[in-house]
Amino acid sequence: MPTKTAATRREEAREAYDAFLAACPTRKLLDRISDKWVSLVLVALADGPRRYNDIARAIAGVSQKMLTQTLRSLERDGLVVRTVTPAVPVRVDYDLTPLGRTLLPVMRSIKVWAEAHIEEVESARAEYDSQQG
Amino acid sequence: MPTKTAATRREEAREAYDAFLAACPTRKLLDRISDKWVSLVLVALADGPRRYNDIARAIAGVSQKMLTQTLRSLERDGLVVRTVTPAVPVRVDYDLTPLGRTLLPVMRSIKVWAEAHIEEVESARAEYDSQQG
DNA sequence: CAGAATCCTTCCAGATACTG
DNA sequence: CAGTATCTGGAAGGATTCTG
Repeated sequence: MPTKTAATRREEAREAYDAFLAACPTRKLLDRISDKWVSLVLVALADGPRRYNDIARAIAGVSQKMLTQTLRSLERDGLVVRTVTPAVPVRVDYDLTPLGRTLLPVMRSIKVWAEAHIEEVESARAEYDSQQG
Repeated sequence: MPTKTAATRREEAREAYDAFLAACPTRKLLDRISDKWVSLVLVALADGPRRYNDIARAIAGVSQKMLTQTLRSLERDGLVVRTVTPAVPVRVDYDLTPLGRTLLPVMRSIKVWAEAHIEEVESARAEYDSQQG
C-alpha cells in the first residue's frame, strides 16, 4: 500500500479539527444551550427557585430521566444550584446561580431574532419545498 | 381498566407540549443554529461567498454528506444562496442571504458570552467532578 | 468539481419499573 | 417527593463508493 494515503491525511485533519472544536468556547456554549431541555429549564428558573416536580409540571413534555439529567449537568456546570432540605418527604429546590443568570440575556437575544425572523425562514422553507418536492 | 390512567393524561400533556414546542420561535431557532455544522458554515461564509470545496477545506472535520446536508437545509431556510455556474467542471458558490447575515450578530453575542464565562463553567465542572467521582 | 447513494454503527431519548 | 436502574428502537453521523 502507498505511503500515507489521502484517507490517512483526512483522518489526521479531522482529529486536529476535533481538537480545535473541543477547545472552541462558542461551540462549547452552543453545545450546552442547544440541548432540547436546557433552554426550557433556564427559562423555567428565570423568576426564582423551584422544586423538582414544579419544574417537571412547567415543562410538561419532559421525562423524569431527562429532567434529572439536565438539572445535574447544569449543576455540574455551575449554572444551577441544588438545595436539599432534609424533611419527610425530602424537599429539593433548584435555582439559577449568578453565572447561570448571566445566560438569560443571551437567551433573550436569541428569542428576539427568532420572533423577528422565524417567519421569513418558514416561508422560505415553504417556497423551497413547493418548487421541487 | 380504569377510566383515563395517569399514563394517558401524561401522554396527552406531552403531545400538547410538543405542539407548543413546535410553535415556539426560540426553540425553532435554537434547533437551527445548534446543529454542529450550521454555526461553522455561517462563520465560514461571514466574509463573503465561497465554493463548496473551499468551505469543506475551511471546516476540515466535516464529511461531504454532512456539509451538503447542512448547506441544503440552510438554503431551504433562506439563510444561504446556492449559485451554480455552468462550466466544466461545474462551479457552485454559496453565500449568506441578507436574512442569513442578520444571524451573525446573534452568533457574536453567543461568542461574547462564551469567551467571557466558559472558563467559569469549566472550573465549576472540574470542582464538581473532583468532589464525587 | 460537486455531489448522490449506500451501508453501518453508535449513541441517545423515551418507556418502564423500582426505591429511600 | 425526588429520584435511580435498565432496556430498547430509531435516527444521526461517518466511511465508502460511484457519477454528471
